[in-house]
Amino acid sequence: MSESSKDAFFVQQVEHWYQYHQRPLPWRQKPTPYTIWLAEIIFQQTRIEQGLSYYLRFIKKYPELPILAKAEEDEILRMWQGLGYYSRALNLLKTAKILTERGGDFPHEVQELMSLPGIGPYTAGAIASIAFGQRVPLVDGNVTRLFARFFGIESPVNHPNTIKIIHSKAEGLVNLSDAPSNYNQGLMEMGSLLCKPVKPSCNECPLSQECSAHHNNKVAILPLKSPKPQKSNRYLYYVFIEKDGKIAVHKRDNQDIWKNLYQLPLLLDTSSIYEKTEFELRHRNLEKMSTIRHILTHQILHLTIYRAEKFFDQNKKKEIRYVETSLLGELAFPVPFQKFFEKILT
DNA sequence: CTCCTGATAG
DNA sequence: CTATCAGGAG
Repeated sequence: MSESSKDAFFVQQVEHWYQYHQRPLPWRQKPTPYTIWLAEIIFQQTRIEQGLSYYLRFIKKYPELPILAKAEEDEILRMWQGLGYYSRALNLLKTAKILTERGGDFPHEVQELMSLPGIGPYTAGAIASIAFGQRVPLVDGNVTRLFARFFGIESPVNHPNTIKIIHSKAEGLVNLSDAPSNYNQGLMEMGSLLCKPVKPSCNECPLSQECSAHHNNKVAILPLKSPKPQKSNRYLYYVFIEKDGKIAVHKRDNQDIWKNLYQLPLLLDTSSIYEKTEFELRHRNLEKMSTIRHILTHQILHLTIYRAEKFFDQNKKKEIRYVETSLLGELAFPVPFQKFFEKILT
């Protein structure tokens, strides 16, 4: 098959497959710029099963953009609690406020969409394509994987040059479609449901007869990725202080992990093994309530929570807030703290 | 390069 | 139980 007829075959098969196999996801019933945007932000770096209940709670509480724009940041973070990548929640609120101030409409153009907080090339393309029907390419992780296999792209897919190759391929293909929005969604849906990372369903895939990886027995090794950076250790020491049924907590800043979430009063945050050892020696008389290992993408967190009567760091004392135990659920905490509270306050 | 978490494989 | 994997923006 010639390259151009192979491309036409590809587009036609994707569109046809999507027509019969798409999942009935909530934002597909009646797609609006707002629902598509909200869904795309929630599902960045997040699998459908993991984020679906969050999407449903958001759309119920904030059915329209101006309602979301009026929400408090702490409330949004509480709604986002447990989803991870908390800057997404902060940017969601920022963009809602910006757009509402400008009159409440989403821009139609990719470039303008990309100037909004939290909207990068993929999300801008998704809104332009799905909500406004524009003929723009859409490349997410699913599409990258499917392309790498179907077209036999053997350079690492996280390299800038490979990304460029995939984007230009995506652009060429979307131009062959007569329903760009459905074609784009079909592509991602096929990547997600058939061309899965492990054990892809090639036998059910209408593309397999022309798929490079399928023919060359390379499905299991494509796409290629360059190795991940190694994780560093980080040691965090907290105190659990309970006074008159209230717990001492304070808010993190937005310069680091767990942006603007709450945590227990922090005594030490270090990556130095010497500092860690010295600190533990100095505090060996304190009761260790809990030690937790929590793994992030680039670091392994070692949390130690001591029981204490009062907070002894006078410099940070003013940042501490005492919260009723029953009201802890109103504040957003990182997952390790949620688990700690569950254990302690049953 | 940095941000998070849950699912699943070993 | 530990390790690996998946998923875009700044």
